[in-house]
Amino acid sequence: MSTERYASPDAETVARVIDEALHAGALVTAEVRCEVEYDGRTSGYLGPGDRLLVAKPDGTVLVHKPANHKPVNWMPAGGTVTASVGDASGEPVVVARRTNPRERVEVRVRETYGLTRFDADDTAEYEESGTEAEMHDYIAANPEEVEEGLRIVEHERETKYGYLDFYASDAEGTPVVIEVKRVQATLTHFDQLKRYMDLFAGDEDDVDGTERAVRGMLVAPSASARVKRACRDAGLEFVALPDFETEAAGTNASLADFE
Amino acid sequence: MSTERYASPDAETVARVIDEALHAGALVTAEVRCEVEYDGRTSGYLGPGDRLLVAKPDGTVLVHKPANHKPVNWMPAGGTVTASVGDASGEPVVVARRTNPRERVEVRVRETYGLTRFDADDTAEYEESGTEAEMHDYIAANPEEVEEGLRIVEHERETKYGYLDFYASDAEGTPVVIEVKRVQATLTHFDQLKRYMDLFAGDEDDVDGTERAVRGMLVAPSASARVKRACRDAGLEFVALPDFETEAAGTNASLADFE
DNA sequence: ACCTTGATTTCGGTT
DNA sequence: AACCGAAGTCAAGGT
Repeated sequence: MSTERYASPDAETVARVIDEALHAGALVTAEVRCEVEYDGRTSGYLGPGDRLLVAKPDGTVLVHKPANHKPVNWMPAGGTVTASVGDASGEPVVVARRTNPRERVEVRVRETYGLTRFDADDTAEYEESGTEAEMHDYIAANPEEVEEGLRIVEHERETKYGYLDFYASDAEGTPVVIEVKRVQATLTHFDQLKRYMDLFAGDEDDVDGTERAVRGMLVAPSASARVKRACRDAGLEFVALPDFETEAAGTNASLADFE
Repeated sequence: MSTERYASPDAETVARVIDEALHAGALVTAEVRCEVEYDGRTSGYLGPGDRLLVAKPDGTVLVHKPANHKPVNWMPAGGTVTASVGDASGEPVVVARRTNPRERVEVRVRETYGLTRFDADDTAEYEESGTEAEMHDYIAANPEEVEEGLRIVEHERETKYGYLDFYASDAEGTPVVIEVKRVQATLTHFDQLKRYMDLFAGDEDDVDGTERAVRGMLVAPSASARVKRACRDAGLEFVALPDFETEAAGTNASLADFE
């Protein structure tokens, strides 16, 4: 039996089941009416209401309101969780703490509608495709999809200002710094490229002062108008790479699009 | 009664309870053995294992492994959720979809250990202190804590490159662009300030080419060595503002403890 | 609806 | 342990 279920358990049962379950490596969910206090990186208070409380054996605690993806209060994995019965209130109190940063979540339970211990066995790992790392692989294998004649010189090059996605060379032999984004490019992505480009600021102009000795490219499926303008103003190039394939040498992707 | 609880429900019950609950504005949690498929911004597959499944009436779906803060698969609020019994498998299938972006999560349930409908009533709002917005208020009220003689001219000033936190003026009347961070400053925060500073790039140097006509300040509790170096190299100033207090009367709690 | 930014971001990788 | 950057980031607030 993977679950043990309790309807309207009393305070002692709630505290005991939570402590035992977490200690044994099981997760606990509880439907409760509670109030929550958080103190740490910020501090906050959530007044009484009905919420779903989840505690995992790795120290994770989640308090979910009836809406929204994100928990209203939580503790990430790595902390310690204790459940006890409050001296004054006689009600269950769940406290999750951690250090670095030092923070604390306290859930004061007013009423427990239901409580479930779940001895979950899960060894499967999530496998994902279409990540930025795969887009890197695609570009490394198909640099001509970014620009005809482009040759990758280095991948993930470390500099004193951070890591360049690609350091490349164009058909003319001019160095090209490339920042790749899987999603629509934002100002922070532009910033990143700009920061790397500043490393070459001293070499920026040719003898006649008109041509760049190093090109900077932001490669992404799209970008907002503001991002494009920032690129234009900074002398950087936005290259729309609308799609990428992970298999073989695809020929369906459109070529570099200089607006 | 706020919860209805089912132990080892059959497939029809699972599908029916989920559909009814979500339609009625209740949340559902289920302890299940399942596999999950995601298709959308990326695509992914999670093989069979025991997980906690949560569905909320706003369209949120969460699949939690026994560890970690974040769900392994999910759908944010706003989508539609359907639960049915698979024709071939005879097992429950929960599908969550949304458009913009178009994506889909399919949870194929192999076994349902437990199922709970929770008619949660929660009107309380979370109240938080120590946010960046409060740090802005503090600086607006106490500019001398940043620098003696500093005067705030504008807050949240929009420019073609984004929003300045503060546009100020120092004791000498020199304009100061200020970017504020509640947490330790990182390179991306430096980047942000740098981007805003580029707006004034033409005015950067005095007649003798040594003094800036506009100052740039990154205000945060701390910064990494690399960030400090980047500021130095770019002619920007890092100002450590280790702590801040709110003016609000009656709040005894000390706010974020920076160090 | 899009854009910009903050977030108790979390998480993983590397130094 | 700190730092850096991705994330299916989410969510709020403004235009």
